[in-house]
Amino acid sequence: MDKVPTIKDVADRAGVHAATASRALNTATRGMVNTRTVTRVLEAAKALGYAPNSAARSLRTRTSSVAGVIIPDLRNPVFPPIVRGIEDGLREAGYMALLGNTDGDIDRERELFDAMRGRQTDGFILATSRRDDELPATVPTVLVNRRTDTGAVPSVTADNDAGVRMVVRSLVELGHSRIGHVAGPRHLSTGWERYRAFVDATGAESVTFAAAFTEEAGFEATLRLLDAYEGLTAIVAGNDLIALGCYAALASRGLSVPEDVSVTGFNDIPFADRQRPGLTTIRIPHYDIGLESARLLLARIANPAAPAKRIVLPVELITRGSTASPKP
Amino acid sequence: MDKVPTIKDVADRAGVHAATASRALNTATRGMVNTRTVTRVLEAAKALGYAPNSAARSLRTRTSSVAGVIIPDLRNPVFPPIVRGIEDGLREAGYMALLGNTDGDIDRERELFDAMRGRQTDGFILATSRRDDELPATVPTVLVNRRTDTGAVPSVTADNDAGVRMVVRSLVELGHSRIGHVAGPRHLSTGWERYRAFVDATGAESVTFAAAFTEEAGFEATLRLLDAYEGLTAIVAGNDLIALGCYAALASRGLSVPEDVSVTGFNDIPFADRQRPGLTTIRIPHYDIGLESARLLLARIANPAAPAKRIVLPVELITRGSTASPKP
DNA sequence: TTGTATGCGTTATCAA
DNA sequence: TTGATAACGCATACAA
Repeated sequence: MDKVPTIKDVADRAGVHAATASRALNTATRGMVNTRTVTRVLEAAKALGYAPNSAARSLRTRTSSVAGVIIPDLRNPVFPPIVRGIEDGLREAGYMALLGNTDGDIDRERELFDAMRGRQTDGFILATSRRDDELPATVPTVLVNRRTDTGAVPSVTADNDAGVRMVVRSLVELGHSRIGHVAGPRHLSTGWERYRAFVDATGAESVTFAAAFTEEAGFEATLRLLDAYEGLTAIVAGNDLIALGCYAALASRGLSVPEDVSVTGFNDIPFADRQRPGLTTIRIPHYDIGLESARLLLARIANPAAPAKRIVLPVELITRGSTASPKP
Repeated sequence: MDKVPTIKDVADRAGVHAATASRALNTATRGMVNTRTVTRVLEAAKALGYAPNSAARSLRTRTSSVAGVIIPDLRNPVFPPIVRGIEDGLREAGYMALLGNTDGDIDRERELFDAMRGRQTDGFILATSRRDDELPATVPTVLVNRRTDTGAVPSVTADNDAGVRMVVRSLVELGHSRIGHVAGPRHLSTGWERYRAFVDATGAESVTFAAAFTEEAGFEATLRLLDAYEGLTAIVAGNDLIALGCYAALASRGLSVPEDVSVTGFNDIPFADRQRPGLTTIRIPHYDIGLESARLLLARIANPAAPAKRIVLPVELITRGSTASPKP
């Protein structure tokens, strides 16, 4: 008998009917089965190495214990720790993650979403939504590190507003008064919220928008910023990768960090401390963001009618060598 | 009618039997259906927004178009690009990836493996196997960046042997003759193969083994190496993270890189170029390793009897500031 | 507390 | 070329 054992095999071995075995195996219904019967069934299951066929179970219960996780690109260093947190959070409830990358392509996101839905995914964790996204209300969904403007979808994010204010305050305390901002894309909540916070905190207009949260886009946007606003002594970058683009752009203009211009990032990605100079940035709790988003999703799956929580996790200023007082 | 349409709904709308609709919808069986019937069915499916219920299909066909991907820890920077390549490779065939992390824990690996199997996974891509692992022959499996000693399991790896030889040759050409090796764990094929290649290439005995492929383990093993073998002018590290541990250990002894000791890594992880000094290392084609492993798995799923290919991808020496000629 | 019967949606087999 | 029917493995409403 090489074939995979079914619940029928377990039932036969335990001398009960398949229905009883099913009840004994399932913790929720175990209560309605005689204790001795339960042990017999459990022993039989163990002896046979029984594992329930999830396809059959899904077909019957319309749940799969699988969540879809859709992100732009795993190679962006913010995502690995977040995804890791998600996976650990899902595992607490016996869930697993189906992973997909979109490269920011909205059609691909749609495709992936549909394909995962076809695979009976119980819910979604999305790191890809634009601020104006309309998400189908039919399936439990949580946004991670992103929000929609309406706030109708539950989300887990870092405190972008507080982070930017911390960074700006530290620059002001160092004596900077001409501060620029290389913002992330407007259509992403992270880019937008940090931009709003920067304008609120500084009242400054010296802002350019990078086309993406990448080093290349940061490089390009920094050059535009330098051309448009003279005499800046500090640049607040929309995230760490953009900040690295700032480094390169400043170097290309013969400016050094932090002697000529201070630079700050956002996220504290791995290796931010190894840059030259080390990057002053805002540390967000990557792993916990993932973990909380998984838990939030599980809660939504358990009770889809629950209000759409928006969890905002605290951030921390990490001061390194990329910021200093401006030259007199 | 808000409910999800089934094949029965499609069949009714097209005026055919469900079995016929199934044949028309499935490309493999489409040939046995009248062309006009096919178009009618396809139109009906489109009109209803029909998507097959994969649980029902899996139950019937015993396939799922899902592959399990099990790695030690996504936060290790080698894995994101590999996983990304895997995902893209799987997608070419309409497959998706179920992702799991083990933290190197063999029990957890077993658990994940079983849990994924229970979810009707069609095959596995494992980055976790030890050299002596016995893998169940019952389900198609491919190893990525790892091999077992017997070679009975198909695998996709970088050319560890050639990489180490390139590194050693370049050090020798720089004039080094007292070269040490901080190897990765013996029980992993990457650690073992690079160690063997080092010994073959140098004939040297100056080796210590790190407990893991991490910076901390590299730090600790480097201190042991320095204590055991005096006068080393170069250290070949088992991978980049270990090399960063070397940097730290050398610094703690007041030695500078590359003036006192040259250091090399392996993998060329993102940001290896940003270290201080930039790390001379072997670049492995992370993404392609993932891509090829996905394709290999798909081939094995299509034909499980096919011979167990072992694909070895070429590597490249990347010279940066961490290597130089020894002091006279 | 346990057994019986049924159906989830799909596809494979068999017959027409 | 199509239709009828059964079966994949499980969980539940109902009966005992």
